[in-house]
Amino acid sequence: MSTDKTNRMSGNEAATSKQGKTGKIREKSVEHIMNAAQEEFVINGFKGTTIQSIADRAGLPKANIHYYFKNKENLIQAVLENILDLWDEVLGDISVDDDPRHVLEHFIRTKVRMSFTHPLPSKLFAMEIIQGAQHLKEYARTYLRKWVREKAKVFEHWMDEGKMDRVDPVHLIFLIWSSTQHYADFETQILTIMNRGEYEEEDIDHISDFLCRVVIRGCGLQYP
Amino acid sequence: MSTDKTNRMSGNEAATSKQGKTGKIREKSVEHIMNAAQEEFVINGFKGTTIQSIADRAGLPKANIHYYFKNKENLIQAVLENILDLWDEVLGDISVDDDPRHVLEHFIRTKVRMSFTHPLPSKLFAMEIIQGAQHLKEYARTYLRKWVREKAKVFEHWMDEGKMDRVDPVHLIFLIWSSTQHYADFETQILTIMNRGEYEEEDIDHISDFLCRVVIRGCGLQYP
DNA sequence: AGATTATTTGACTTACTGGTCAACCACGCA
DNA sequence: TGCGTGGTTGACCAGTAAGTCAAATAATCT
Repeated sequence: MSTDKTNRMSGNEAATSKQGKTGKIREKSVEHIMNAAQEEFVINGFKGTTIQSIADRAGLPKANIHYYFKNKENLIQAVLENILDLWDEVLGDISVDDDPRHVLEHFIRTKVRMSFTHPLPSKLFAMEIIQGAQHLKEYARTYLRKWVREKAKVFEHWMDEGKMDRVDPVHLIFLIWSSTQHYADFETQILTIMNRGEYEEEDIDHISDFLCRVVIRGCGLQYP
Repeated sequence: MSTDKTNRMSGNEAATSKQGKTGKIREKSVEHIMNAAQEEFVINGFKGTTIQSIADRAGLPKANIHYYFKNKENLIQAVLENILDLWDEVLGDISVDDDPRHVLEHFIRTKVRMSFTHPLPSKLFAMEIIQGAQHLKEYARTYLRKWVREKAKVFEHWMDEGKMDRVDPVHLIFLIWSSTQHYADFETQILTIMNRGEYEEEDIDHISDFLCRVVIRGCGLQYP
């Protein structure tokens, strides 16, 4: 299912003087700070966010942030790594023995739900990519490439067996990725257009149904 | 086709002491600065971009920027308005008499081409939305809402006449919008995944073909 | 309890930022 | 050719940024 995460740990813990220690206070503070940082980063961008504003949001003095994170870059890294971990949970594995329709549907539904329940990480990641992935380590880049290639290969196998129409599998992944992601990243615009204050629970199913229908039928499969 | 742009003119020209003047030097400088600003804004975000960095990129002293744009906010506004003008050209009008398949195809192809030829405005706009549309004036918000509503109504008409499957027209627009936009906004990620240095001319057609196929078939229409 | 280590925090330093200003330059027109 | 407006620019100012530090306090372990 999910790839091992251990090999991605980097500066975060190492940022403090004594490594390995995972005191309760530390753990809680780090999480608190990272949550505050995430929100500030989304609103103001990485460069535009001040440590002070993160401290204010977390209800801590600025120096305390610097106690847990050596510097701003380190904090950014920690937040981005956190996102990749979250991704790991969604980007499950698939096998050639699975049913194409079922896999597509599962992927779309999971991804849409993700956009609704965790919009912040998605927005942050989008911003980072738009700005040229300045903070993403090589690992993160190749990780996604590997993931797409693997899935594409399975899709191709299904096409060879005539289980679905022959379409470019990589762009199919991009299509699903973008259309689902959209509801997190462009939340503001979508709510404005739909003239609503916030998303509601039933939107998740409605949107998932719509996307499943168009995409799956678009691949020459039956739906529902 | 395109809506009148005149009613959207605001701070930009008015930012300078003497209005209305459109000297050649002024025109050229303003464009130069706005191009440089656009690039810097994409890389560093609005808050994260310094006037100095824009000046450097434009090869001008900082004070010169302030001669043409009263302040940073004014420059941001000018850049965003510029983008809306560009949008206007793509978001053409459609009529119930048109052919659904043809309209969808035209829209997708135009939008994909746009993503390839003008990635910067698209990125900038995406960033602005992700960050909560802090700089977008009320006009811009309602403008897009109106546009979507109009198009949705036409789609619904086609569905009533049985010219295409009954799907949610608003989300259909979101789907096309997001999947095409993706190639501009996530350029970096896509190139990494495809292991390429830059897009090539033939990508435009390849991607357009793919999207047209899946989306149009997804709507229960024949393609090609 | 006492020693050791982890955490908190206000004050400080250094660098940079947006914005202003007044002096200066150049171009076109009378 | 010289005058006026538009354009250029270096120097300056006040505010804010990241990051440091050392002293004070709280946990934790033996």
